[in-house]
Amino acid sequence: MAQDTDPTRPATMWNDAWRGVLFAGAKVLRIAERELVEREGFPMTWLDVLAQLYDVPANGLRMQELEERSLFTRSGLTRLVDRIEGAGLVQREPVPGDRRGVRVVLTPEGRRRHDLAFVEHLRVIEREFGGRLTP
Amino acid sequence: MAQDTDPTRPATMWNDAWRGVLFAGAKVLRIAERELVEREGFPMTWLDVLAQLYDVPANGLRMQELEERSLFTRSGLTRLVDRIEGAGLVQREPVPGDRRGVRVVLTPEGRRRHDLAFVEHLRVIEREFGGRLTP
DNA sequence: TGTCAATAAGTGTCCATGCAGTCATTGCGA
DNA sequence: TCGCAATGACTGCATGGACACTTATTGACA
Repeated sequence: MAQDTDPTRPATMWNDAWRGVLFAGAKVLRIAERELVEREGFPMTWLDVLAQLYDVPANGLRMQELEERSLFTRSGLTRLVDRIEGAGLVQREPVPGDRRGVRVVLTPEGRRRHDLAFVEHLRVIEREFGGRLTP
Repeated sequence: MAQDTDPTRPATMWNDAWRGVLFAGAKVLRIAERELVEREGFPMTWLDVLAQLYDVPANGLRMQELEERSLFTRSGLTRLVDRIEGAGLVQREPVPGDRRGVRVVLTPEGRRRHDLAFVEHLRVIEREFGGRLTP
């Protein structure tokens, strides 16, 4: 970017900042992703879902709620949850009073794996992201 | 996240910030992507490549250099450039003195499309990203 | 000068994701 | 209470990208 970094066009400034955030963010993401997969055997998308469910009282979340809190479309989530459920970390349960709905809850194993993954993940984020922050 | 936002564990702070950046960034990215495809008929990945080549003197970039400046792996880039080349916006040329290498250069049409796409893209970024910035 | 590791790029294959369409259930309005 | 649009979730299909491997070329060193 920064074709000319023309000071009369402030927009390029936003764009530079934007690209910087994007680029740096993507790099951190890759590192965190790689380390997570190596250590825990599952990708960030799984940890995202586990963490969302972890943060919620005890009744889990409906697919729709999960969708709002994540970066996925509904269809993507359906299959993502399929996989995580296949690994035994979450479980689909019926929603009382609405037979269309499904709620997704952490299994004990899922909670355990989340704890393991999360503390290490925090370290990586702090190291890679916290370290190089200020802009 | 923010399981407890325990003040004795500053790491969760980084993590919250990290997730915020990630989430907000992804949302901006989606919007920008959607608008770009609607207006110009090609995705952000293409604009990324076009912009990299635009910013460079006149001899284009080698695949390797493009890789460093983008968020792709080499194999991803190979096929991405395939597509953009197929659309006539860039062109592969031999590198004098190294028959292994390839340099990728903008075609006149590519330059034109870049200009069109870029100014509009700047507006979107400024609106979606510049507007909601400060943290 | 002949060999061989290093470098540049491209391929084969698999998997995750988005889009559009489908099915079941719900509840609102005539 | 019947009909129908709205809601919640899933599926078929196509695509884009990563990983591991292959091919062509270079250049360094014995």
